[in-house]
Parts: sequence; structure tokens; C-alpha cells
Amino acid sequence: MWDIIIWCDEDAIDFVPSVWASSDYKQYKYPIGLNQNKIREIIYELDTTEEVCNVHKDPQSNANSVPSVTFYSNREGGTVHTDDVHSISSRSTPTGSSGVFPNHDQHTELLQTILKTQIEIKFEINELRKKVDKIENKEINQNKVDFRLQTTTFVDKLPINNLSEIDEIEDLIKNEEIFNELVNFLYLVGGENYVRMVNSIMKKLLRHKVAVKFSGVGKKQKLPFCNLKIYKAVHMAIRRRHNSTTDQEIQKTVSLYLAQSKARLSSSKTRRFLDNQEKV
DNA sequence: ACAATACCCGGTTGACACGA
DNA sequence: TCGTGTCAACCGGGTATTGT
Repeated sequence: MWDIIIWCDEDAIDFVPSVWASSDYKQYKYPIGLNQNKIREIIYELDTTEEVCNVHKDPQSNANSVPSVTFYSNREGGTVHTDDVHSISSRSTPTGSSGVFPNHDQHTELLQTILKTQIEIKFEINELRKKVDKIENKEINQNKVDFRLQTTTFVDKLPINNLSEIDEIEDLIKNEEIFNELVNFLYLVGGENYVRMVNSIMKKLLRHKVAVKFSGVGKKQKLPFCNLKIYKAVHMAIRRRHNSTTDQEIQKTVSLYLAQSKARLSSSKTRRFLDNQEKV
């Protein structure tokens, strides 16, 4: 449990273990006379025991002092001003000890500010990820990547056109080095999230007419794609780029792609048919 | 032990959205 | 505008549960 606190006399903000609060939650202990790294280390790693708090009561570092704070406890759903965060490296020796409770409106305003900032950060991360993906894909297209990848075994072999080519690839990737090459190849396909990456990879791997012969686990008289070593390569490539994706999410998305491949196939067939009709 | 039922998972389909 | 991707609703088969 953490408390987010604002140091009134410095316009600075910090978070500390909740147990560092005084009994009335109006004051907090804080390590004084230590460098920033040490302070961070203490806050991050040694957070919740009374024993730890006692560590700060080092007479030489004046750690018994209790700084003056306005505090926002996460017990109360409190939050902080994001536009006014100062480095605590410039913290002066605290004086006095009067705490001020924020009112409800302040709480709400602070919470909204933090949520807004969080959304902005998420957006920025997504944008950056997209840019990285674009750069990587561009490099592949322009053959600027590692020469070994230019001549990769799979450039000419994918997408797979029939079941015998599946067997061929399965045989090839029994060799660990070639398997890793496939993983690298699929990894560089990229995708801003795991779903898009799965779809891009599957599209690169299988023609629709082959994809319709497979389902995730092989139900309804279809072949089980997840039993293939190719699937393991897909799985590893996705995990490498989106490491928080679960096995279940990957398998489900691959299964869904395969399940929908019939629709893709028939729609492309229909469209080709309609095109031919128009030409006649 | 067996049959009936409920539930879950995966496949199919059609509509809509999106990007080139 | 067209081709393709995505999503949601629906359907069906398999499996677990429950009652007899």
C-alpha cells in the first residue's frame, strides 16, 4: 500500500509506503541525508514494515524529522497534481508539521488530471510503437536489414500454397537455426498489437485456400494448426514483440483467423467471379 | 449406468469499417 | 471505390453436470 504525498513547502510530489504515515495520517517519515538512489531503493524495496521505518531514524541523517506535507492517501482514492511535480532532489530540510486535507473537489480534479496524463502517455506509446513497426517493415522492404534475412529461406516459400508445402516447412524448421530464422522473419512482420500481428503473420504464412483446411485445435474435421511447429514459431515471434500476451490469447486469435479464412476465401472468389462476369 | 440438459468453445456468416 | 479486415451474432458439436 502506497500513499501519494505533496510536500507543501516545496511544491514537490512523491510516494511513500503507507506505514510511514503518522497515526493521524497528517505527517510522514522520510529518509533525510541520503542520496536519491538510496532513497528510491528504500522506498521501492523496503516499503511496508515498521522495522524499515526505523531504519530512517538515523540520528546522523536527521531522519527522525517529520516533513510538512499535504497528503493524498490511496486509501481515499486520492491523486496528485501532475503539472507541478518537482524533483525531490532539491528537497530542503522539512520544517513544521501541519498537514492539510484536500477537499472532495480537489480530489476529483487531481484524479482527472492523472487519468488524462495516463491516456496521453498510452497514446504516445502506441504512436511510438507504430513508428517503430513502420521503420522495421520499411527496412525489410528496402532490403536494408541483415543480409542473412534478405536471403532467408522463407521469402520465396511463403505464403504456403498447399499441404505438401506445410510438410516441407515443417521439415525445414526441424533444424533449430532455420526455426529461429523463421521466428525472426515472423517477428519482423510486426503489428501494433498482438491481434494485428497474428493476422499479419497468418496472412504472410498461409494462402486462404490452405488456411481453410486448418482450425485452431482441429475440430470439425479440420487439421489442428496449433500442433504444427510453424505455430510454435508464430507463438514465439508474437511473444518476442508482445511479451505480455498469454498463450490463450495467441491461440484464440490464431483460431479466429483460421475460422474466418473461409469467409475471406469465398469473398475473394465471389469478387473474382463477379469481375469475370463483368468482363464477359 | 444412462439419458437429459446446460454450458462452453470454436466455426460460420453477414454487416460494417478501414486503408490504399 | 474496392479489397480486405474486424466484429458480433448465431449455430453446432463436444463435454460436464445432474437426475433417475
